[in-house]
Amino acid sequence: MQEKEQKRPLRNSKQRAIILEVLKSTKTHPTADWIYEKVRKKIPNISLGTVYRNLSVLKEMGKIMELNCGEKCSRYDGNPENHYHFVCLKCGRVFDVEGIDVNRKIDEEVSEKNGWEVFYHRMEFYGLCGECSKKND
Amino acid sequence: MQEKEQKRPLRNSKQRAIILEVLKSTKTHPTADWIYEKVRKKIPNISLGTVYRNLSVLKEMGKIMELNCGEKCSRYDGNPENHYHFVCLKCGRVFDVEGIDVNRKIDEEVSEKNGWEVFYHRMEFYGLCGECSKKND
DNA sequence: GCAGAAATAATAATAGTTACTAGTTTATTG
DNA sequence: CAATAAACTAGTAACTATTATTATTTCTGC
Repeated sequence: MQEKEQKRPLRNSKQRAIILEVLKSTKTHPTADWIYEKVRKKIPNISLGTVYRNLSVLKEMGKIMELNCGEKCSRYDGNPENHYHFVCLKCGRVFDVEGIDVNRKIDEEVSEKNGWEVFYHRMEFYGLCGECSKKND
Repeated sequence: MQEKEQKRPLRNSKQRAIILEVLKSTKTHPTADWIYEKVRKKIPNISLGTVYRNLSVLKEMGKIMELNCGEKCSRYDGNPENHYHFVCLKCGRVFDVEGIDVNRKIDEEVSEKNGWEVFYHRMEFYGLCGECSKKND
């Protein structure tokens, strides 16, 4: 239903594979620029535009996720399975939430009570991470 | 805890009052630009910068909420009480979710299981609104 | 009324992202 | 293998939302 049609036949792009590999290799949720810098170590003359374009393609392919947690720039997550995130209001880092399953029943509940067709939801928690919590403000 | 100190003594700004009034008067969740256009009908020579600055002040005052639902631009909500939102993937409109209470217990659960200090969370549902659902894609 | 600070309009600057362009690589098909 | 078409690319320009700056105006308490 929400699955997009495959508009273009995709080739096996070496750059795209490396971008995916870099993103999969980190547990952080990096920005496009961070990914660009990392990938540049493997493909020195890659351009930032290529990184953005391939991140967008990978997202369309359903291999990665794009996050918007209240910052001006997007962050990317190499794990396309729906899960929740935590944003530290002090250091700005984004973490995966562990130990809480995605509540799929709530989508139906929201659908029924509001007359919409709900496909999925996102949840982001905000606060202080362990490290930042220790440092007394 | 998360409450910011009042940095500057605020004056009763006419523009700010009208911006708040405009935002409170709609159930939509408008962008800064939409608000600017509306306010311009009452204060023709107001500048967009003033709108942005006052939205930011109103947010600091806790009178409004800023939303980031996966778009490149922010949307604003005249209701500062935490509540959930629904984004229509077709028309892009943002709605308040009715009939679902904010789950405050989950913040504690996330805190305990991950060792963070969680203050609040946000939840956004995605799908098709009633109108867009009727129109067969 | 006056001093000092807040608020303002207009404008410039910034940052993240996207679009464009001309050239390169790759898969495919005859 | 040669020809062709289309995906892909680096480099760069353009765009857009937002923020900062600046010179000026408006409040507000004394």
